[in-house]
Amino acid sequence: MGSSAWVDTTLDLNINPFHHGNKALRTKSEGEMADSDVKLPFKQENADLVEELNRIKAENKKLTEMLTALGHCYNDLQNKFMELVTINSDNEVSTSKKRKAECEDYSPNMIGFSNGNKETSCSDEDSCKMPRECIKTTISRTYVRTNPSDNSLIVRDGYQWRKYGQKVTKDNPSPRAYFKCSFAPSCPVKRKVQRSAEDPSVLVATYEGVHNHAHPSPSEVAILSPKCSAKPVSCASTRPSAPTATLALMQPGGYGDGAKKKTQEVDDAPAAIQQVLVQHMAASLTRNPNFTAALAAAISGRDIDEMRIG
DNA sequence: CGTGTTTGACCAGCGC
DNA sequence: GCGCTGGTCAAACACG
Repeated sequence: MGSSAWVDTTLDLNINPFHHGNKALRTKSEGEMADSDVKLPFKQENADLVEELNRIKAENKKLTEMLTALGHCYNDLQNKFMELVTINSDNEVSTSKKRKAECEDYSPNMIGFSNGNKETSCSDEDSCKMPRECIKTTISRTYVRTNPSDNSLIVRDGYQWRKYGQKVTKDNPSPRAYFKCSFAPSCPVKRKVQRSAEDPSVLVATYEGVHNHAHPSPSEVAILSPKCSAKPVSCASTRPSAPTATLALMQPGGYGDGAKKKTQEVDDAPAAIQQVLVQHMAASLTRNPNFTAALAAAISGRDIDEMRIG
């Protein structure tokens, strides 16, 4: 968040079209002010206004979509930050890993943020020091916040998992559940799910391996595991090449009722907090040069298209 | 009856 | 070698 370089990122979103060099609108406003001096025929003026209105509507729709997408990204980013804090606290108190099996190429997947690409950057010294043999298997971790009162160890990520074991481990009072991907018979991916010892409301899902099949669509998941969709658990989604999970806690429209519950949990959040988040998000976005650049590109792209049509 | 879950038993790696 | 621990297997069980 080092936004030391402050640039004038004031967004000109054409919110007030009267300030723009819009001939039609300016003509109208001028015409309203000097109603005796109407030069354009009314039909032509009306057509221009309708065209302008349609253009603004389209622009508004596009911006709304972008804002929605960015809102999702923001939520994911916030979750990422929270999980980073959790990871740091875990690392501070975690005991030394004894077993070879635990020599893992951990890339703590921040829920829904890797966008299908595993974060394999060696920013962490430990991961760079990993022996070569330990990096053979693709292992990633996902943290999913759930209701602490919910005892289930189910993390819905879009894949179909078959539970094949459960163990109580030494360093954690909560049991660890072992899952295999059952969406494809030959899929080698395994998953371990265990509640965080520090924060019982956080489920830690450790993915091992890479799916050798495509990510099932929500409809496929619903067909293959109708029972799963009815369970009130957190919903996460993964991508085929990299088992990442997307927290649906703050995403409207997840898979099934589980997502509904989580959405409701978000709805239950104090409105003040949500307002602060929205303000913070808006402030962050307007400060972000990437956002303004993307927005400008989108708008300019639309203009080009309209010019082609016109 | 088919499918998924549970759970105790078993196996293998690691430290002492 | 022995014990501890994590991971896996498979029979029993539950559920629709």
